[in-house]
Amino acid sequence: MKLSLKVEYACRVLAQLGLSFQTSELPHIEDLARAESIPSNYLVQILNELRTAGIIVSKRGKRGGYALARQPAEISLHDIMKAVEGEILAHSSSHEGISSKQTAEVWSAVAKEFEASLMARTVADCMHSEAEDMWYI
Amino acid sequence: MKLSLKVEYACRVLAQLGLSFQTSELPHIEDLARAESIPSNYLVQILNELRTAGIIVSKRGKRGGYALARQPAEISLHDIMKAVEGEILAHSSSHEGISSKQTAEVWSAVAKEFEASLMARTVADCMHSEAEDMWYI
DNA sequence: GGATTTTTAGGTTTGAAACCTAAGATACCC
DNA sequence: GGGTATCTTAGGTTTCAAACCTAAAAATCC
Repeated sequence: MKLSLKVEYACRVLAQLGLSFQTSELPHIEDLARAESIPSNYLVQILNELRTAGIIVSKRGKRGGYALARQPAEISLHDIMKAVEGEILAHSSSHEGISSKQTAEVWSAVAKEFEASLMARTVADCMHSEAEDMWYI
Repeated sequence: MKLSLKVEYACRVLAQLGLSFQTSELPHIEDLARAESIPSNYLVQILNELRTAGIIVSKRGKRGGYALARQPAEISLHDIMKAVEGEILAHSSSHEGISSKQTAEVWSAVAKEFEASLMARTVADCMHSEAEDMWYI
């Protein structure tokens, strides 16, 4: 199973927005795309979905840009996945086959634990802490 | 994120094999495909991968068929996913972008917890226990 | 009003999942 | 040992979504 690039991009761009949280200048798409090496044309879509989900806010026109709608520590990976993927860990809900019902229950339990894992991590965890780059001193 | 049909099929066919574990008659592909409503031509591939991974054993010729290589409770979902998907929860390992390293660490931690969840469930959990069908009495 | 930015609505490309086909290999039974 | 039932292997097809692109429209600021 693969984590989609889209989700990873979303986490990274939110981490980047976290770095300029509550500053006066709003970063715009090209800034974010460059900082996180994300194709800007694709980033547009992702930012749009994050905005629709209420995770970020945007401002158009000159001096426009993007910003987190709330504190980095208040945005979980669960929020992010739900916003850009829609579902966390879906499995087929067909009732055909003798073992399908029982198997579905097992996977539901796994999915629940997975969601708990995601709720426990936030954008703040994805942010690059400057202290970590001090190794060269 | 979606759990692939392939993995779900694998779990179900293994649960089905669990039901005839240590019986003299080996079920063959068509039996399994019918019991679990899995396209038999696709099931062939899945069974092949499970055999290569050492999860099941097979016997050719007349009276041939498939059987679990070990007890149902000794086969975890982790074993199954590794056999048919190769990876459990992979994420891109590119180092481009300011937040990519930190983000990758967070997702690695999530992946570890996910794998623990999978190791905690087995084919036995996916098996249809007959007691559950007694509701109509 | 004009420059700058987001917003929206499409399109393209690429690759993998899901499923199919058919010939070949092997083991069993008579 | 011949025939048949079964697994084995190596392809092919189809369908769909992820990942990315394009360009015009709307909003904002100066």
